Amino acid sequence: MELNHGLDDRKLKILHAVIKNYLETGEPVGSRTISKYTDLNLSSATIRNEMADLEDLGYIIQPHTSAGRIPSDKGYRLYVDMLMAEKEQEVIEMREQMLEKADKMDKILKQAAKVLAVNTNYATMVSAPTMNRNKLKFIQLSQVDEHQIIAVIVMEGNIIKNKIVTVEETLNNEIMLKLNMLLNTSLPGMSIEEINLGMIAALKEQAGEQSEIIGDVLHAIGSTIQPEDLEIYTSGATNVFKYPELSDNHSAQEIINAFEEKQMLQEIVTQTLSKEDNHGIQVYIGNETPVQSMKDCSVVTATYELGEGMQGTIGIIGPKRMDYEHVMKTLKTLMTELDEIFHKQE
Amino acid sequence: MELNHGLDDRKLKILHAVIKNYLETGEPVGSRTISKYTDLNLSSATIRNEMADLEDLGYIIQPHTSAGRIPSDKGYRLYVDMLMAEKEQEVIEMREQMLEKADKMDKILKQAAKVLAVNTNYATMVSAPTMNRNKLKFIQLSQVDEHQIIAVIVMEGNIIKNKIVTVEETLNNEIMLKLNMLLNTSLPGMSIEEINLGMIAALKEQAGEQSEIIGDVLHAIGSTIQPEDLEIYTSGATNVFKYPELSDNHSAQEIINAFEEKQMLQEIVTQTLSKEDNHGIQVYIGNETPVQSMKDCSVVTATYELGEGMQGTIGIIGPKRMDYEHVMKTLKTLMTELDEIFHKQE
DNA sequence: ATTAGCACTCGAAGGAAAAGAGTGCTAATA
DNA sequence: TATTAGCACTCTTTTCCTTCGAGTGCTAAT
Repeated sequence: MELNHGLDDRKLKILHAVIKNYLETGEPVGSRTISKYTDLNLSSATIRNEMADLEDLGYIIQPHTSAGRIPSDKGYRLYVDMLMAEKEQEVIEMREQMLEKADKMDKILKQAAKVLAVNTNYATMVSAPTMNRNKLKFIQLSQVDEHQIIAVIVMEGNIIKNKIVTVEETLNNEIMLKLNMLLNTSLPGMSIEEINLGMIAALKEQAGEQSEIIGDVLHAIGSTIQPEDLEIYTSGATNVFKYPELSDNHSAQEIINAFEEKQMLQEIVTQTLSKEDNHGIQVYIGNETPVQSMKDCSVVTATYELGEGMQGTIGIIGPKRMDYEHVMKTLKTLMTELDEIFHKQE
Repeated sequence: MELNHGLDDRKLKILHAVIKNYLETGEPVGSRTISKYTDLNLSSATIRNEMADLEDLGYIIQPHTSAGRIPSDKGYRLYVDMLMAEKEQEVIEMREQMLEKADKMDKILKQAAKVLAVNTNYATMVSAPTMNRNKLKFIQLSQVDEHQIIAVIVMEGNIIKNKIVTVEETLNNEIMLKLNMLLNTSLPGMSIEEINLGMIAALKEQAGEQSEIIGDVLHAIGSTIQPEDLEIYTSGATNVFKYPELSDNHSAQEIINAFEEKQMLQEIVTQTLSKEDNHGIQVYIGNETPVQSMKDCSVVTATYELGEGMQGTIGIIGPKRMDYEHVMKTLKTLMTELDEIFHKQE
């Protein structure tokens, strides 16, 4: 990443100070504050001049004539990029918090969101891993009663899906055995995309009389595993109330709504997964976000891996004056943690 | 239900008018308004006298000396009880809305919450049916790989649960077959409560060498089906912003938080299911609610049945000045709808 | 190049005044 | 006797004005 701004060291330091201070207070910051806050030993007047320059360059903004300055999106962006360039590593007590409830995957992810929300004081989301490229591991058909069979589908990573299929005729044990054999000899090891029409036709052919059932089952597999199933767990949505600039207007409403409906959060997940750089961490500031209702926020996302192309997204949504440093550290830690938990589980 | 208030017809009419008007406007209502609003043809002065009486009797309240009156909890209670006494029936287009997405149970319930929220403009919740008294229908153990077997548990009503159990030794086909036989000869038809320690001991006895696995599986069944799993779907939490008396203070925060964490909503479900009257509809006004953070709200709940003792809860949370009439109608309709959908499915 | 000093701007906070809504009480009325 | 008109009173809400303070930009001095 190139940090190609035309700023000299002093301007950079002042900008840094403005942003950092604003992150803490949430109030516009004035020249006198900076004069004391930094170790530059400059008078407020000098700072004022520099700040006027920074404003011309578009890094900071004056909400009104006689207020201090707040960072612009461009300013935040520079700040974040600088952070990105640094390397950090730090493991905190999140580990224990996480492992406490590590049970089934949905529990883990729910817990992850919660831990993250508590640790950062922002709203958080965690998406269940998408499994487009994931492979089938095992299929089992069982007779539940006369007209219903249950299909249990296990994917790599032990993701389990069920589907009840209704059948016309009652099937005897032999046939069930045959169907199970058929499915389990050909399908395991295949990914969803590989199961195409030709494949399905071939299987149906082999199934003979039961071709219809095989069709139904395969159809069920397809529809069950479609990405429409993309689960998203959220926590700490009410944290937005902690930041006046978000809770004032009705933007809080929009954000919380997005969190409840989850529809829009999928946008973020999609977008995040489509790019891949920055050690998997991405930051959307203000209007950069894929979701319009969050234009007054910043969104920080990270990708976690589950092997075999399965990946999910962790996201933090907060005010633009987000504590990027802390958030990115925490996110990185959690990411690593999830990677580990899931890989150990297998 | 006894409507044992000591109110004459005129007082009742005035109280009714006050409440109804307040429900619409959200503002305290004065004597002049009532004078015009009702068909009593009384002057504001007379109304004033009556209202003073009603206040003495505790049915209405004056927020401050020179304001109109608003209903007290006791007033609402009377109003609601009167509504309860009426019979209503009405099927609206909810039916189509519901069936549109009727697929798997969680989808149905999610959709139900949404439809309800849109139809009423309040926050809504729907709990998945609890299955304490529900019976096992079918169990299937399958080998997934060397050290893992998957237990698929199907309950009456086709509720499916999965659990991966890790085993020490690899099990051969014969043993798997034997275990499946064992489980499926004794367990189906039993309810969770019936599977007690003696039962477990007997099964372990029969399992011989594999007693440990049986133990694990049974334990898994127990823990998988425990009410901690009680899923709750919510929608329209942000509707609270539509009612100033809820959105002003930080009570909106508390309510929305309760909706996100869902923990507290369980209280409501529990409480609702423990009682059974009023055609399954219950109303908690203000402090009557089981959840403290909703003391400024009213909560209306209904119970839907799924046969075999399985039942779930639908709830609406809104301001005390809720449109009880509409809500109860809608709730009753949806309740019926859910009953039907689920029974047809089986 | 830096800084001190100062006039200026503009929002926030405070407070008085006016407006408005509604009451309770009394006296008049049907 | 029940109802109503009238009026003084109370209390909130709104509006407008003032003051205060934080911060600026500019100029002149260092």
